[in-house]
Amino acid sequence: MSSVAGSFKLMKSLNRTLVLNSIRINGAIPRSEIAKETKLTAATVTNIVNELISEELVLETKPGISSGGRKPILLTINSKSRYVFGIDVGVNKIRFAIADLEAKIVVKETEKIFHPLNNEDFLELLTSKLQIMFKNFGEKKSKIVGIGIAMHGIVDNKNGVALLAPTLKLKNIPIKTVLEKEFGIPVRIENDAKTLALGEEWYGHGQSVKDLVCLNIGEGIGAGIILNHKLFHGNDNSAGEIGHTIIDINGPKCSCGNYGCFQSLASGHALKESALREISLGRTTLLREKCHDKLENIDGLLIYQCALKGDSLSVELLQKTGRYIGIGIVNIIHFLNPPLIIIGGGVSRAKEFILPSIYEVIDAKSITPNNTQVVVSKLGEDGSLIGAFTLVLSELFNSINSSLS
Amino acid sequence: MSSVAGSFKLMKSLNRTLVLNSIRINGAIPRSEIAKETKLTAATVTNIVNELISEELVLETKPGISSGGRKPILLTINSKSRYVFGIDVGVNKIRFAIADLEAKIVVKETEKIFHPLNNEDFLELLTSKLQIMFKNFGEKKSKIVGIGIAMHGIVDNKNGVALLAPTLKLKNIPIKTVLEKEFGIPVRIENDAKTLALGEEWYGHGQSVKDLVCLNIGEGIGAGIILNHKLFHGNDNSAGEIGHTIIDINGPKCSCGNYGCFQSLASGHALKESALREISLGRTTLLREKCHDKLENIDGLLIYQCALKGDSLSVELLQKTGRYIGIGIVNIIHFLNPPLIIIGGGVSRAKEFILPSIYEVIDAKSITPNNTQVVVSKLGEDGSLIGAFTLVLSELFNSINSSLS
DNA sequence: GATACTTAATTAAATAAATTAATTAAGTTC
DNA sequence: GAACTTAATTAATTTATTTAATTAAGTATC
Repeated sequence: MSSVAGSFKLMKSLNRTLVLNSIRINGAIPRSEIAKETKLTAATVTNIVNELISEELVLETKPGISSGGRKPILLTINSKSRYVFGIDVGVNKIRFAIADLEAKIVVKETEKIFHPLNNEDFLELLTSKLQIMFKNFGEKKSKIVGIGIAMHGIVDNKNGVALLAPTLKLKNIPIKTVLEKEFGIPVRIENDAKTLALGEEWYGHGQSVKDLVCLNIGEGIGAGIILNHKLFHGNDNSAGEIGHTIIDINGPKCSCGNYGCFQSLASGHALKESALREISLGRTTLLREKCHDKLENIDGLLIYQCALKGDSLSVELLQKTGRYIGIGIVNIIHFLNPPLIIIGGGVSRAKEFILPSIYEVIDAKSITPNNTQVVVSKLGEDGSLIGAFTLVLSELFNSINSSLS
Repeated sequence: MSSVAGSFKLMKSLNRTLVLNSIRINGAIPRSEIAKETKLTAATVTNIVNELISEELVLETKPGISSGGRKPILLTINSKSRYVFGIDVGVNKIRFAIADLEAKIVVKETEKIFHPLNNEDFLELLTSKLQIMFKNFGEKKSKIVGIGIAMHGIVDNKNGVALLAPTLKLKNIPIKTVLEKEFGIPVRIENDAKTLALGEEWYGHGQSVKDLVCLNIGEGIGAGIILNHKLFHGNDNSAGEIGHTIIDINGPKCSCGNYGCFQSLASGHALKESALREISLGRTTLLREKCHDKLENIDGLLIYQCALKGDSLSVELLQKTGRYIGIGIVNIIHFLNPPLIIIGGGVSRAKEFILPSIYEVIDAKSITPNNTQVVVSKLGEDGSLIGAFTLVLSELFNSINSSLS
């Protein structure tokens, strides 16, 4: 059975979580309101709030407005009482940042990755940069309670191992073990699409739903699936490998060897391939000029920029991509029927071109009277980074099972 | 937030559930073992077991074997202390059954459906048959604690309304309201693919996993998705409409209007269509003889029977269907990566022909080192019916939030 | 502007149900 | 048959909630 044993500890932990998140989500709220919202008694709320205040997680701020009786005392999260580290490992660079309890970035730096590198190089790169940033954070460094890492590829989040990172050409990097030994605070690692989804759930468009699918469409296509407020990992940590679901049995060959994968038709990579094909057929386009006749320089960003300038091929290509993305989304709707699907990653920059095509396909092809909302990522560029903070913050705020203080 | 408030009631309820299910799953177990398994203290187990015994849910049976001390007293579920009603609404018939707490059928009857019928006819059919069976159950009828109903189409399980039942050509049937008023016990309704999945989770192949996808492949294809031991409904109760996910953009037209839907290629209906096409092209086959030249009589069952007799076209058709099912399963693996996928419904009868093709496609096309198990339904014919019992039994055994006694 | 009412928050007493520790029950082993 | 084991129960303690009463700090009204 899945059920957990009831105990005083669990009871306390559940209620503490309720109170803490009531304060976090409402911004500034008096004890009486918390009691109403959580359905806890006023006495319980008082007790728990006292604890949270003594832990410095919560602050009494100004008094509120009386509604005919004693003034309420507004409570807020003490957002500078603790900090979290977030790391976003990309293809060519790694972004390091420190954020407060509201996931607001207070320090942010970037390191380039020089290929090729092995596991030791990679871990050394992380460790040394972290050491410097820890040091520079001065006496506040003791307030850093955890390190969250967003990483492409397949990640074993339980053991904190990057199982397969294709673009870095690395395997089985024991990140958690190494960094926890070095820094003595909890380290959490997660696949980047999953991290993005988590970021959107906590600080982006997903705050009012309990289930969502977040697409990360860049060179490839990955998805983060959140079910009942929790990331879904699947049996082998490879849930969300939606880029390799087949939508056209007789379609083009994908890098994985199969034919007609979603990402062989709808990704940034597919976009570039389509552009090159059209150009090789002699089609006139602004792209040719803008890439200075170096066709390998063409990428999604350039196509978007040319589309903005009215280049008809670029516009067409983006629209076609939008239609393919629409097919993939229709499949998600028919399979999981989530209340919300979020489109993130590089292509979401070109939303004015792709979104109409996406909506068109969804309207035409979804068979059920579906109310799934489809939107573009709210967090944008910083999505994975904010998600990385959230890996730690979500444990801090949902104290159950947490090893954080 | 999703979290629930902690309370004494919750604590008690959680532990009661743990103990009850420990007994249910283990068959015969002493208190000491329950304590070990659930990590509850012996004292708590004693208290809860006493309660369960006084409610007649649990029985002390024979003493167990001593391992060097006092003999343990074995506890079992008192399976005849309560009964549940299960109803499986098919296209042409409705199956009614009563089962004990082990989901063992003790009474089973079938009623034919005469088309066309309206909502009132349908409800009257259910009500009158239930009344008779209640009466015939004698004094034991007061032990029936709930009615579970498996129904094709889209079902609003919360409100107990069959929103859309295409084969009956009915809409918005308020089954729960009507039957609860008539019989005064809880009524639960669920889509048949979801019900099948629930049955497999509790009494079939899904007992050791917490997530699974169960395909119901008949004339169409539906899926029941179980995540963290719970049925997943999606936003509009249409999660699992996997038959209409697109796997071949340029494929044949589906009944829904789209092209290349999974079920336009892999269902019983698709199988028949393929057979007719081949026959119209003049292909010799045993099918022609066996249907007595009435081609409309050809169906999945006949094709299977001919395949058994060595008819090469029938074998080929089943293998092709298996390959298409394989594609759909690969998509499920790449999207959700569940530990288990169960194949149920009519075509699973022909497992010796389709299963090898399915495995072949999965091996060839799944990109991740996946450990998803793919098996054929354990419950077979009675799957949906057993699932219908489970709608009620699962609430009884997981007392949290239950309105059952 | 004194009295009555409201609302917020805390404190004190009562209660639920788990945990811990001690006891009883019923063996086995040498 | 004395010493040890294991199972199950009972009694005492503890945790944390709930209920009820109290204190705090207002507003409204005549």
